[in-house]
Amino acid sequence: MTSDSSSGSKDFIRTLIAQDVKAGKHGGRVHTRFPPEPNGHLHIGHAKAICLNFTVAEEQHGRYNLRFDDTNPSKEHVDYVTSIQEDIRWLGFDWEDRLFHASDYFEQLYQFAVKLIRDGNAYVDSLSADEIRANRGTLTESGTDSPHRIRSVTENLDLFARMRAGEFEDGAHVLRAKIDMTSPNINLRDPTLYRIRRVPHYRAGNAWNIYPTYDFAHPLSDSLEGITHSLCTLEFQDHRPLYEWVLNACQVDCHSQQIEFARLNMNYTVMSKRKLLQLVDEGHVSGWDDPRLLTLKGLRRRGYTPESIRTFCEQVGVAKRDGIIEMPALEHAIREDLNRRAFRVMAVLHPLKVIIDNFPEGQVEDMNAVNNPEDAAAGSRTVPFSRELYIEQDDFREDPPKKFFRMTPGQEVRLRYAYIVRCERVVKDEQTGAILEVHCTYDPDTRSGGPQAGRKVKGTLHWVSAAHAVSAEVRLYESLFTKANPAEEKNGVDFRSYLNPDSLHILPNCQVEPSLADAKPGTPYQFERQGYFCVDSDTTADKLVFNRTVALRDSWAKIEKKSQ
RNA sequence: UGGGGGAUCGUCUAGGGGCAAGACAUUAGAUUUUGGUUCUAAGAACCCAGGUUCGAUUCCUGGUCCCCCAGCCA
Repeated sequence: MTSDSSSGSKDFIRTLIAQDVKAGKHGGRVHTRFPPEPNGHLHIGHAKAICLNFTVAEEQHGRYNLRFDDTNPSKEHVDYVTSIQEDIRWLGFDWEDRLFHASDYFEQLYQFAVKLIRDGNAYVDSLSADEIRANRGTLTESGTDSPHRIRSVTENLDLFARMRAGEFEDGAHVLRAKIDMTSPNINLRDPTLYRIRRVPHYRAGNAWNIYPTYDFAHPLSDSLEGITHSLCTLEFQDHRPLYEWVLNACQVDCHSQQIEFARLNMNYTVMSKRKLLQLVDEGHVSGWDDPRLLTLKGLRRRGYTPESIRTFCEQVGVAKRDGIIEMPALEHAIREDLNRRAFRVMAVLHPLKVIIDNFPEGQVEDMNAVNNPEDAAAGSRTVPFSRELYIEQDDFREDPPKKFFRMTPGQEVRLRYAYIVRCERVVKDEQTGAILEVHCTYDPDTRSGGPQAGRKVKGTLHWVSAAHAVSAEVRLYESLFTKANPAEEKNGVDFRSYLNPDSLHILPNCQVEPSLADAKPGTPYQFERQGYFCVDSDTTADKLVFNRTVALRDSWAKIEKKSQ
């Protein structure tokens, strides 16, 4: 834990905030906020920002707000507002009564704009968007003043009031800060503060015909809420001088400090709202909660726990250099969490029939199985054993490679929590040669807990009793993309061309132990020797569906791969 | 050839004028009725060049490379 106080090392933001607290800045108060725009669903990158903002405040005994940055009505929607709140609560954060909206401040923001005009710090420009762009200059050439820059305060006030009143078409006028058209920082070349948008706001209704831009609304919203430290991502670094300018020009009481950090990027996926939306809209995934997506809804459905996501966010740390986290780091976080809490069960994904020839027909024995070896309090359960079983196809090889410790003719293996068996013969399809069933004998003395149970055998297999098994559908997921950085669209190649055609495998006829019959959606399990799975929301009374959250580490797969 | 940031193991993150630390990943071994877990061990890094210094990854100078900015998006 890099940011854990026990490690003694803090990230640069925590260090800075601790200094501010010590110095008594803002009276030693720390107040942060998470400011999503309600125009999309949250993903793991947002989780990093949420965890940072909220835990930093908690650590300093401060507060944190949730604020919807809803200044662009043409893109925003209530559905996102609801969804975002759900996701943050699910992550385990509580903003208590501090839920705010930039749209709550529209009237105050308007008054600040009027002040700016009065003070000669803002003017109404009547140039078109194209003309403004043309006048802005380039990265290397400075811009030129708009002819409207010298408008009188009176005229500006009049025009701005009429903009608000809805007298003008969209785009007819705009309110601009009067800063410096020759600034090397393009954001300071008289940035737009208000634009006319004669569309209803999902929250403010038809009250407004003009809406403030991010650069104007954000610093003032922070100030109005008494935010002490305004954390945002790196791309806003260039906006910091403007953030400062707005607070100074408006002469606010609370002057928040903007601090930037690197956003989270992950391998083999995309994170931008635009691309995510495209994947959903074009049907490349089933929806925003598709388990292959790193949206919070997707991760949740996949079986990731809030704790694992928060741990992961702590572990990746906070810095200013942009990088890409490898997927295994996320997988490690969920394995670690689920290893501690998931009940173990036996489930056969690719069934192969096994018949114990010397086991009495019709006899059923209840085998005692431990629910979670990591947690004695989890107790145990009973699993029925009978003459006909299913084992995993991969667990049988007629012609085994070296170091194959599973079932193979003549070799003894243990059936977990049951008996040691030996394969005697194989029944094959005469046409195809496919293995239809495997016949074994068992040693009655080796029953789990019995006199010979301790006998050393190399392999232990999971199994289910054919007569008692419950059918289930299991969905296996692999990475959505085949390229580490699909967003890097070199040579005009679109990120969608890197979509992994094998990212979803549906196994319609798996056999799981009977204790799973009434498993509830969302419950995590470890299918022994295979991975962590959770009950999917598609599960119905007569159809069980599981998602594989993550596979167990598989050292046999490594050995096998190496020998090839 | 404007401005703003950044560069430490494969990846992420610490540190800091004197043995470069942790996590993930990798490799080897031990334990194991999950080829899981756990444990032990190993390999693995300071962008480059000068300068200051007894000593520079750290300080200075000059480079190189990467990211961001020309929305009436956030």
